[in-house]
Amino acid sequence: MCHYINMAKGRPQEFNSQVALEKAMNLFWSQGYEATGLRDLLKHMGIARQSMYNTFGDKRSLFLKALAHYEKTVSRRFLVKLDAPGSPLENIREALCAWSCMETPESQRGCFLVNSIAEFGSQDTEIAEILRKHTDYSVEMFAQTLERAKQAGEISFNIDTLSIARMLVNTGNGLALLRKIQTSQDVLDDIVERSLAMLR
Amino acid sequence: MCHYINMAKGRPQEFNSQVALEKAMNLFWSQGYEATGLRDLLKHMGIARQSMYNTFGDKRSLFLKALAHYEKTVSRRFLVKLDAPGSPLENIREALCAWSCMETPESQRGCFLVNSIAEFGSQDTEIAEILRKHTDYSVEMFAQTLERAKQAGEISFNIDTLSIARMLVNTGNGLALLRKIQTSQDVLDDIVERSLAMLR
DNA sequence: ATCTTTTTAGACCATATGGTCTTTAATTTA
DNA sequence: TAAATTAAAGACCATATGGTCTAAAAAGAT
Repeated sequence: MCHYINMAKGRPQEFNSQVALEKAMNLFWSQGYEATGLRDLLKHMGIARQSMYNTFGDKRSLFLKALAHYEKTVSRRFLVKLDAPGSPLENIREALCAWSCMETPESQRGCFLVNSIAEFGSQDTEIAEILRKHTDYSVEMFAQTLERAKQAGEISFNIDTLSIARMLVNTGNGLALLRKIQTSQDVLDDIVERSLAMLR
Repeated sequence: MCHYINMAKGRPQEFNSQVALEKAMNLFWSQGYEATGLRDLLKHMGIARQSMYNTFGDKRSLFLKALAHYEKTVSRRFLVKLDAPGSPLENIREALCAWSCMETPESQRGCFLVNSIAEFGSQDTEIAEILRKHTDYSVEMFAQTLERAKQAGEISFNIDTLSIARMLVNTGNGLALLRKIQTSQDVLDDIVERSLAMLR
């Protein structure tokens, strides 16, 4: 009898689920859900068809898990910049700047969440809800940072932090779109500066 | 012999090409390109399969014509508000407000151009170019309106109209996304007001 | 009335789709 | 070593895809 908890029985997995999920995320991010066929997906993930169904459920479940993975990794990497020590206002600038030059010129696939809003938003209530919640969370993070900037005397006490936070997130979403049509870095940076200017 | 130019020979078309194109545009707008099947499309257009191929080419050509039709009709309806007589600054507000409450709550399909940027942007250079040009055109229209506002003394002479125009269009694109995830009208209006506030 | 031209309807086609099933291989438990 | 369990590979399936082809219908030209 086995005395260990979660001891593997049967043939062990030859792939790492997290790595496979990351690869699926990257393909969905580049191509969207509908444009990504199962065969393409499996080839990029480097796993067998049945392994995908066993591990992730079906194509839609895999997509939802890929979205969640994006939130936990890529999106998070930018939001945590807001919590860095030092000037809250400077953190906001850094987060937005990183956002506006997120990728190399070769792979301007924008933001997976923004792409998904456009693909599913009005058609799929479950996915729309996930994306709405993430947007609200981002707004909350920006609002908290603005509140800290206010306490630190970097911005006026009159500023409505929630309102400004919403505007900044909206600007970030717009930037993710502009990146996809090869807008120059100068123009993106200018939009960031212009949005930050209103805080002074 | 026929003495008239463009005299119809053979059996006449039973459908109106413009009406059929408009219906195709509406379905592509709601569902995107990949998610819209040919049978769906033909059913909504109310025409026969061969009629579509004769009149519009193929699915992709139909999509490109639907995009152009959107530019000429829906998008234009908002941009012309900028050229209305009266206060240029008030025109900008009206255009952005109309943009933020473009549709009924039942069919929040966003902006066809924004949706298309997300679906094709980094993957299809031809479509990306079309969308980039339209974006540039929108920016140009806003910049001209801001220039008139400057001449009318509504905004400061120091304002960089091109830079602000880019920021406003970026904000508009963001709003089109937020509409798709059922963001409340109050929040959208607040973002518009916040963006206009920086002009004062 | 006959010939042409064009439209319409839908059968048809090769291929691609997401998903399931079967077989074989690899490993643990007993 | 035998039984049990799980993974991998890919055959297989029903259906859907975009696109073409055929045939009949509807109009004008002569």
